[in-house]
Amino acid sequence: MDKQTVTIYDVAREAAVSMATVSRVVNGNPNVKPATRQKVLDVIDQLDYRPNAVARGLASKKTTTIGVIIPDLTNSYFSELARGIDDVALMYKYNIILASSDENHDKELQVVDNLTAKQVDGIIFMGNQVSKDLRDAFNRANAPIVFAGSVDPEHQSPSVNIDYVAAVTDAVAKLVGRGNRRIAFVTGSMDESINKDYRLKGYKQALSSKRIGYDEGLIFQTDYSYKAGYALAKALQDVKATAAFVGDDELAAGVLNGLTDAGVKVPEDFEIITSNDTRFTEISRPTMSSITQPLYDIGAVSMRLLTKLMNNEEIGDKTVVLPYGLKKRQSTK
Amino acid sequence: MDKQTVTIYDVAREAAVSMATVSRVVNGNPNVKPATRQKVLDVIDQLDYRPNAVARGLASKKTTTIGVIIPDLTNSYFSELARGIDDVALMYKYNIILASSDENHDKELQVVDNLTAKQVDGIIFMGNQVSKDLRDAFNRANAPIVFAGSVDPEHQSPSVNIDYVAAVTDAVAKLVGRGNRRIAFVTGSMDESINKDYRLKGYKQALSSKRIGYDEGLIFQTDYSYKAGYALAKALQDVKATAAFVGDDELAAGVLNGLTDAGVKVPEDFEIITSNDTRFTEISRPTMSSITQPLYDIGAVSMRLLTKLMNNEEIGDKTVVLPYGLKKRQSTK
DNA sequence: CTGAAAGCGCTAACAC
DNA sequence: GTGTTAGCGCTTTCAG
Repeated sequence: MDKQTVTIYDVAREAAVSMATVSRVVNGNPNVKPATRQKVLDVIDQLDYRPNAVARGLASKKTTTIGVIIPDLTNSYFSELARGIDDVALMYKYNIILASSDENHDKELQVVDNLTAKQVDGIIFMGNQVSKDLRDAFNRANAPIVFAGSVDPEHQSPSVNIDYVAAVTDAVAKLVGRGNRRIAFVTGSMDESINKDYRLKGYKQALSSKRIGYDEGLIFQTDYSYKAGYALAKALQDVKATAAFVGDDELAAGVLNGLTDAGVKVPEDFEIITSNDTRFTEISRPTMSSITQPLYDIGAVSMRLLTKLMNNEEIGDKTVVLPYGLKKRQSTK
Repeated sequence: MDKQTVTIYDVAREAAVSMATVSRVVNGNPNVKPATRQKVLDVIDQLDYRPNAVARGLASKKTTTIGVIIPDLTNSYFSELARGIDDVALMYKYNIILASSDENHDKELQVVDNLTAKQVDGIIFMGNQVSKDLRDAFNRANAPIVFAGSVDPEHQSPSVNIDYVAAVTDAVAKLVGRGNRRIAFVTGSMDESINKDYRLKGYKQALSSKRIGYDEGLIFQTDYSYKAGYALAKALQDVKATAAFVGDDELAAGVLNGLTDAGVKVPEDFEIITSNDTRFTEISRPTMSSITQPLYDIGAVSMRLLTKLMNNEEIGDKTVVLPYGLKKRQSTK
């Protein structure tokens, strides 16, 4: 039933050389006489020999596989990052084991242990909470890890990001500059470091620089979904907000449509600025102003960084910060 | 530098049993005396032993890893499928090696060979063209394969889908029923079997049943992107189409916004119906009517089917067809 | 119920 | 340049 698998041993026999030599030519080791190499290559071709990566992994202790932990595959923010990761991984001949965490703590732990068992050479982590347990699991993995588009609250792991504090400060400052005094802050859970430690900080900074008081009532924590945003419309009106900074584009689209459907005119009566510049910002009507981030690059750079780490290459700063921007579209005046 | 890895041998020694026994308890083999089992378990716990999946894979010839080939991670259609796949894979303890193909033929071949080298136990394929080369690569993999949300033109491989012909027929029939005579057919490449053999067939069927002539000029092939759709607006007006069936939601959003920005009123002057019922259909304004598909389920069922195949279980029909629907939203009258 | 031993297919010293 | 020989860490007969 199994097609007879041809092994390195078969090739060695047919080519009348040792396994070691075959291994050398397969791995591009230069210490092989051209004639021998050619002979081996011919046999490989003729037998259609294909190295078994599992055996190779066991013997060499390198699997050329990395683990990518992603909170939600269907969220464009993460899938854009993943695309960057994937492209660079391919370039360096790594395969990706993709593991969804659903932002669920136990699942994250489980997933990291799985990846560890599979002997991945490195891990890219997306997510914004790192418990002690999770940190331990990372350490057990005995593989380098980099945070992509996610913040390591304790600055222990390498990461690639934008300057979230500055970006949100800028965004909210724009809103303030246009006369808004009651600006809602709408994001996911405040348990996430990116919200609690970065975005909120930027928000407060923008307010206080203009001497606007901070009002708890304007802070909205919810999940990153269209529905959740849509449902927020009434509450936003109730607190008499005239603008909102939103931490996720799909969430922002929900806020936008919820408001619009409730008869609120955006941007005339309510301005919205969102965070990730994914395609949702172009599709909604009005289109949404947003912080811009080089999502693909964040993923790509993360993966590139990981390859260096896996090769024990010297790296400069382990926190790389990519540039962000602000893109005005129709949801702000 | 490497944390000393503890092996099955260490556990055996500490527990004063043989490796075989440790292996048995790790794998839940019932042929172990409870007392022995407990002793081993204790040692495992104490040493924090974790089985090496690579070694296991080599010895058992099962990697508990499957390959998932996906054309575009950032396309909601595929990422929703992937979520279904992922959930069920987790349930059955399989890991997923995700491989992007970008609908690129050579890359697909490369990817399948990679997965084969990594000894995946099975493959889930998303994509709609299967060349002879690719088919050969599948066979070489010596692992079962199922097509998810994708059509196997030659009906050789198991697949899970909806009835695309019927769905498109219904969708276009609605458009016809409302008096449209010039209905554009907008999809990706006609090289894809799903477009050429299924959707187009449904389109023609709907037209001919109402005795409407088929006009080549109404057929638009482009890529599945917002931009491409947006750019189509003028051409659509030029051919005096009054409605369009679109094969992808992002593409449809582009058509919608392109038309709207060109001053065409949807649905009053132009009706649009799209295909995948992803979140874009809710976010756009007007919202888009669509064929509805159980995307998550298609992914989940595909994975479930694959597990059966991997276990050599008997399966009924290898082509499973899930139900579709039609959801009226604002882009149709 | 348990152990001994032979691999799984490959890499990596180490000789020659 | 090339071959020999140990393993890598685990599963799996096969005995007993």
